[in-house]
Amino acid sequence: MSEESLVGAWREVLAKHATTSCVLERELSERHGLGMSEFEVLERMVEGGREKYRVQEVADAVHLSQSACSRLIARLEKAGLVRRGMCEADRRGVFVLITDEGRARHAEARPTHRAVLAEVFSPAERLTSPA
Amino acid sequence: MSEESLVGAWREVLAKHATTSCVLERELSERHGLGMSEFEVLERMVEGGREKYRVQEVADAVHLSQSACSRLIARLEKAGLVRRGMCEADRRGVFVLITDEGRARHAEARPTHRAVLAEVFSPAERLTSPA
DNA sequence: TACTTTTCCATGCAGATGCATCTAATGCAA
DNA sequence: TTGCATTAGATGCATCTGCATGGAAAAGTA
Repeated sequence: MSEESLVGAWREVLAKHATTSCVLERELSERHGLGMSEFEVLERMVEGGREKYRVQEVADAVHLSQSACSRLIARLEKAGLVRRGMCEADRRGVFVLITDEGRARHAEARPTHRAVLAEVFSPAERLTSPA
Repeated sequence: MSEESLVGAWREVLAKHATTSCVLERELSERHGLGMSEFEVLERMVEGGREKYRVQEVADAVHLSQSACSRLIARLEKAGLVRRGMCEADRRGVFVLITDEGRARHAEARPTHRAVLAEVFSPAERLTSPA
């Protein structure tokens, strides 16, 4: 892969990431009171099929440091969207589980999330109401 | 484009961005005392062919808000890598130009930047010394 | 058992970011 | 010219992030 292709590819990633996360952050926040990472965490827990997750596991899934994830989960817990509890097996550990309210909020925000992706990834076909 | 493809594509962008920017940030910082965005700004000014740039112009190029870019340029100026000056034409405006030291630092950091991209975008062909 | 090392999560701290706002300079219109 | 809306960039503020560290529990070792 040539150097220019590499740089080009990286800049595409940068541009896509900047545009998408900016819009996602705004829409999710305004319409559902969720940050992008917060939505991402809820989604992983809904999709995972399991009930309990470890903090580090969540952190890896959403590409956050362990400390950032710890605080993010604290925010979600404060909002009533997840709960934390002690691991019985490993008492250093903490498990996180999504609450019914968390599931509801995720379900509510999901269409917004998908609509933003659809719009940003294919600007031509605007199915949502145009300005 | 199906909803799953959209989500999949977005997650790929998230993953690529997280991995790459994490490594870039660390390598550029440790080896050249530059943040990723700082390198990006220098590079745009070197590549641009012009001498003077407006703050907003730089902000757009590197996907930063105007305020973040203003501070970033202030840091670069403090480090002697760019200079700021008053626009003659529009005296609200400010122009930014890269200094010789800035060019030197960019030239020095560029191979690191490219090496990281090469490694992250094609993990198979490790041309740099493996661990 | 007693001691050391490692692992898990929380937290203090410093740095970067975006939003809202402020000041100064333009531009436009009456 | 005067007055109002707009634009450029700087800055206060709140928030989020990662690094380094802390305490507690587990795992490994003698």
